[in-house]
Amino acid sequence: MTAPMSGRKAQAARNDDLILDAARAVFVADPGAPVSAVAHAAGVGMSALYRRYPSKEDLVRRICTVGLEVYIGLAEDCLADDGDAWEAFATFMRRVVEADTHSLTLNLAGTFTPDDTLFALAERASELNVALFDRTRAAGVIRDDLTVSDLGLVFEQIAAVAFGATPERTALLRQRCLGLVLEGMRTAPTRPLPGPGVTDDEFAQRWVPRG
Amino acid sequence: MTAPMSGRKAQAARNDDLILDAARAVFVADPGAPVSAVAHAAGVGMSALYRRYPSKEDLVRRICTVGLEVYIGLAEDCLADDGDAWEAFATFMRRVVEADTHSLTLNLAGTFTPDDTLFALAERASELNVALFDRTRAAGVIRDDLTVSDLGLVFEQIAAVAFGATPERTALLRQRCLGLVLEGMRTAPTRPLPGPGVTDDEFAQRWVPRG
DNA sequence: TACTAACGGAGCGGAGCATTCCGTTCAGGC
DNA sequence: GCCTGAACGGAATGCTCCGCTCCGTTAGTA
Repeated sequence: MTAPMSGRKAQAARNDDLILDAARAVFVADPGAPVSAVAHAAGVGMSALYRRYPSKEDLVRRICTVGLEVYIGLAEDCLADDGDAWEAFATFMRRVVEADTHSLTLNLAGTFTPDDTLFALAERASELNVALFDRTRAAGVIRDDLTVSDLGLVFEQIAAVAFGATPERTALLRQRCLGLVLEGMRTAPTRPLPGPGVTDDEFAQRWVPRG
Repeated sequence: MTAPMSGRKAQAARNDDLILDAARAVFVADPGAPVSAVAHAAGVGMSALYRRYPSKEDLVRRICTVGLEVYIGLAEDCLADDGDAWEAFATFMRRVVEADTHSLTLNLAGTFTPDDTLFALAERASELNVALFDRTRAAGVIRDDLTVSDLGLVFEQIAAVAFGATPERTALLRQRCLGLVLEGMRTAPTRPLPGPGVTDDEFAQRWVPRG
């Protein structure tokens, strides 16, 4: 919407993002989806895709890398926040759930071989986790028996919530679940849970065969 | 271990269970696993399996049916428990997580067409949920803004926790997560979280390609 | 010994999918 | 206006994998 840019190069640059976004959406929805599904979702042919990534595995790896980078960004933001310790922490948690970076881990972990970049990012993320967690605990706003590693557990747990016809609905339900868990993590009570619960219809939808 | 029973009929009866157990384990671990993997895990040939179930889909449906029956049993037990309202409820939750009935839903829902039996059981389970939930809330031991439907959400969430090399370890981690969520559900504090958190190694394992 | 329920497991047939390849389009230089 | 090649679209290829069948075997039973 910004530049008028036309020309093959501009088109190509736009396709870069189109493909990455489509790939993320498609693979989160169905980890075993065929590459052609990604191409289709991106509104692009197979060759546009294979021009950029030598193989499906490379594409998947790229998606995960981007996801990790997003997570790291959020963690850094949290650490930079000097306000109320609990609010900073809770906001971080909410944003991570909103960004849905852990659907990638949940669905894609183990389907490809990680590379060094990925390991380095994971390392960095881990450090940030520790820093952020220690600071929060030092402030005395979370339970004593929590561990840094519970963060990851919670995120994956929440990512597993996949009810709801629309992404927006799913996002809301996740915030609700997160609200419940946050209450469990906190030392002091208490806040209303976000959003309404799942409806019977939403539950029922789980059972209709995916076509 | 009980009867000395020998003979083809006894063997066949034993295989019934062997196959069902193996199928459950295999499909929970990998929803897309081939039928031959189930046969192998059961220590049985293909024909033993196809003699019992006309198709893979029938087998999967059966597993889900059994899972639902187990869940219903646990809910009935809970309703029959006249002791402390919170303890009855929490025990129910822990047992459901322990029985791991929701891994089936999480992994298998949508991969087959449900039949009437399944619908009827789901209906029954739903009624029990409501009864059990209402009773617990009437006792004033859980948050006002919780909904019956949150039960299902929580169970699926917890079922998504699949770290840990051994089933025992996974079970323990799940109890830990459940502990956290239970604290969030409860009106009054507070109990220590079960078990230690995830170790770095366990996290790392997620990334090794499954072979 | 003859009969048959219950098996084991190799192999058939077909579906699905990653990847390739060929023909097409068009921005940009001459 | 014409040529060149980067960037594409999408059909075709070649393979892997898996549900299911089938044939030969075993071992209770009469």
